[in-house]
Amino acid sequence: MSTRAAAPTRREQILSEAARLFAARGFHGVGVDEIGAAVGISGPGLYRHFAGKDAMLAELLVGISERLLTGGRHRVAEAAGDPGRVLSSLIDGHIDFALDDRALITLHDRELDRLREADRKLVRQLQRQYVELWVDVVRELHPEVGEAEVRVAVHAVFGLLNSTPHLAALGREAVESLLRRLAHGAFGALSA
Amino acid sequence: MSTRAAAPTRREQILSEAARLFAARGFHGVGVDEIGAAVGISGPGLYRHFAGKDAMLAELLVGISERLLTGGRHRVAEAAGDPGRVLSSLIDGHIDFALDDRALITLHDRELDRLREADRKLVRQLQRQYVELWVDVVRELHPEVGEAEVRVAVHAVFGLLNSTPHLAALGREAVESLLRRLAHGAFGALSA
DNA sequence: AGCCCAGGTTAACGACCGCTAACGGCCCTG
DNA sequence: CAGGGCCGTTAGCGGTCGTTAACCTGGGCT
Repeated sequence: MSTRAAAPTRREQILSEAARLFAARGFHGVGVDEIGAAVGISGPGLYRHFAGKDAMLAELLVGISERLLTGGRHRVAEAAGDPGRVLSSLIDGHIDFALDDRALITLHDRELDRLREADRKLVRQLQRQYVELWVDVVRELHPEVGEAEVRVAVHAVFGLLNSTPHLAALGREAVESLLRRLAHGAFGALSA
Repeated sequence: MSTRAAAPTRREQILSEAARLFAARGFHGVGVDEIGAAVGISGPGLYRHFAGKDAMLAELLVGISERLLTGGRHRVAEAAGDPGRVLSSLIDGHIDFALDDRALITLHDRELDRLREADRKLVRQLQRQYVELWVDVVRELHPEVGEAEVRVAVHAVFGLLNSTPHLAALGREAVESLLRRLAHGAFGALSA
């Protein structure tokens, strides 16, 4: 046996297909029968694994947010003391994420409002902490720029990096390198 | 009487409210009764003005795409011969649009798949032509960069500029100037 | 004055959808 | 070999939603 990812559990299969379908046609636009069919079971069978359709979306969104934050914190700790390297590492990590999980990226800021109050609050809190990682390091690099401006700039760069769902017949590495340059270029223009 | 916008027709009222609601809760998440209530009539009354819910979305998306393209063409013609000025003008125009009509921006790439085949095709064609305006001028400014890369970069900058739905307690002018700098910074990094 | 039509109303239908109920087979355990 | 979860199935309920039908009304044209 290899050390690579084990066979995905049924739950994981379902989440993966649900993410794809939600991203493609929207949360309300996908029926439970359709999600079931995508994993080879039918409709109500899903309820052996999830409390309901909402629960799938909630687990997806909380999951992404947690992984983003955890990854970001790891990268900040790893390169601590060198803001330039921290920012580069955050950018690289975000690009990897955007390219690996475009469906989740799409859902992340599109279907948040479909969550129950508690879940939505949790996701927003995780998002805010992730943004704060970026804001902190960008402010170190550009101390003369106001915090509100930096925050808007960080969101804008997220928009730039998350634009990958829009096609690209260009090869993974080329897109990575391009996005990296664009993001650095945008941040570089903060002080100019 | 003034030369300013006349009192909006009922159709325009409906479109405006529908755009707001669709952006907030998604096409499938908004009922016709809700749209009707937003303009003071109720549910089925909308059918005196539109063939159906789909028709409202179609008119919204075709309308934005046409306005974007028309505005873009106008700006290209206006500054023809000076690629730098053309690009600046395209950026400024797109920023204005993003700040003035955030609801439409949101819908623009979020609910496109809910359209009928014919409408979707039309919208995509208009979008493609708008992108091409940008690609052409950016290629003039960076002749050494491949076309595919430029196209991805343009989409990425759209993502950056369209990120404005995400808050900003920063004042219109400050956001405008910031986005302008970020977009120029990103494009500037194309050659570096 | 009479009429008509634009622009509303309410009632109701049919389809769909999320979810529950009731049931069954397979595999693992004692 | 008995039994009990785990993981499916199908049937069906209840609610919602887009749309249509049928009806009403007030203002402008003839």
